[in-house]
Amino acid sequence: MLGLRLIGDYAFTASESAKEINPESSLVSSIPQQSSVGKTDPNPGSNENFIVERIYKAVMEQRLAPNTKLSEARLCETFGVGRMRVRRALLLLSSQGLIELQSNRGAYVACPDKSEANDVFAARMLIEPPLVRQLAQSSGDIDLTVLIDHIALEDAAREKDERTEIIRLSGEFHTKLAQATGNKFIFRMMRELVTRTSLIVGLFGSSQNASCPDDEHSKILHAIQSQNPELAEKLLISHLNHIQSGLDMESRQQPQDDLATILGSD
Amino acid sequence: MLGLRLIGDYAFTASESAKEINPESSLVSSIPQQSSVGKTDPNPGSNENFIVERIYKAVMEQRLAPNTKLSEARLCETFGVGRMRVRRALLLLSSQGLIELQSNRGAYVACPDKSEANDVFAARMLIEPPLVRQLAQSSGDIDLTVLIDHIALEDAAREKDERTEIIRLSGEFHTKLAQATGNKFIFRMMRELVTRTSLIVGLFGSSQNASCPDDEHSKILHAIQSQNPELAEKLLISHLNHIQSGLDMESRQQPQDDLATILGSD
DNA sequence: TTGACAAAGATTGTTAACAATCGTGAACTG
DNA sequence: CAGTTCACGATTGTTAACAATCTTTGTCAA
Repeated sequence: MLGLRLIGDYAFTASESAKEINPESSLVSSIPQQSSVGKTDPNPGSNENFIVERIYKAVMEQRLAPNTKLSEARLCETFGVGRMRVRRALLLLSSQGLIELQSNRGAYVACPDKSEANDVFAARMLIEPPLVRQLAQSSGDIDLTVLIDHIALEDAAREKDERTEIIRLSGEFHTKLAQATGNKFIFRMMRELVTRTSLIVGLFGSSQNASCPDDEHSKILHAIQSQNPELAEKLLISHLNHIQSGLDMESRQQPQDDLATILGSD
Repeated sequence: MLGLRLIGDYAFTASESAKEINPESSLVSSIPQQSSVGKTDPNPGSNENFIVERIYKAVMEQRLAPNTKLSEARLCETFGVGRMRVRRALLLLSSQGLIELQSNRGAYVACPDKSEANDVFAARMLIEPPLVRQLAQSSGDIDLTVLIDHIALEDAAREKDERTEIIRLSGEFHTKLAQATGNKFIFRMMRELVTRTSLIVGLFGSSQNASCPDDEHSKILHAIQSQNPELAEKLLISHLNHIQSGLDMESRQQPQDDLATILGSD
């Protein structure tokens, strides 16, 4: 049955969307005021966000391999919506760089090359260190329960050896670091970078260490909680280096072109 | 004739799109390889990018005031395209946060509130200092002509006292700082933040200093060229502080609701 | 005069049919 | 047998009509 990591049948797991980012606390100037981040309905009436979230999650869990074709018809029946919704969702996903739209040829899951991979890590190296530094500095004022709970989830997933869950949570820890700042923009940036990282790890990662090394997340969080900016920053930098050095930039995994659709058709 | 800064008749200036970001040089790991940033046609066949660029530019020049309604019909005739193109463009713009889509009510130019303004500056304070620092460190390897030319453009615009040009160039300097890294992701992030800043300055800025203080850009660039990371970072931080302190967060400019459409109709 | 209510107009959301393009495979030719 | 061409099927792009919703305007009554 080919236990490959790719799934052609768009195995989008159900529900569990609605992962709002909490308001309050604006990092530098922590003015206690309602931020318009976690509002009830950012794009009211647009239920294509549902589709976007599902595909996003599938990519994060490396269940949707790069270069997999996402045909409109398939998505329509998968999600039970009209073609318009699907097309809008695809447009949004392409604007996030998660997929690539080719004229008259359809949508394909993004397939970062070596150069793009370098850009992603360079961007993360630029943003994340100052981020955790500031987080550690102001950790007295902000709410870290999200992160604490997250570590628990990671441990649980590791315990139960749930591969996809481990992969996704491992990436989402970094997203939640950004989320903890309460800054909508920082959150969005990190989310995009983390998603790309997931694609990259899937492509260039040596089969085993698809997730972040075991307890480094926990150590980083601990440094933040201890209000130790230097340590937090240092740990994070070496953490990112670990991830990057675990990649083999030369021999990329087979891009699996449209093979996925062949396997997944029926 | 009401010389207000808002224009209701969608005065999108013609042409001058196609502002590609140059490839090469990936900031941290400067591997001399083709980056897929400045390719010929990122979204092939999609000419809604044209509309997006025009509206983006209008916002950058503060010719499109926050809360201005962008009705589909008006945009259709303005750009001479079908409704589909307009709707796609609006969706993209909303995903960038430039406009806000309200269900069954239409698209409105985004109108950041105080909290969001704080988030924007917090995010910039997080990203830009490390950015110019790295730029200064690796200024030997990268091409700074874009920035040098830009300063010249700014001076020329100031000379001729072209208000909209000054405003746009003033913001775009920061975008081009990011562009100089050659990193697609950093560029995108900064572009979004700078655009938002333009909206914020338009809303909260005291009428006069809508642009960045005179020659600070030049000084920053000079510090980068001199490979002086500390100075560059310091100058940029105080530059951002100047911009932010020039705002009056309490009394925002009249949001000008749909008043714009009234004045601008015909 | 002010308020609520209702109908008309305008605007956006949705659908389905049509057009254009691309990929595939069969047939044909050298 | 190899290579090319053509036609068919499948997929995406576009358009236009229709449905749903909101806004406005006019009327009526308190």
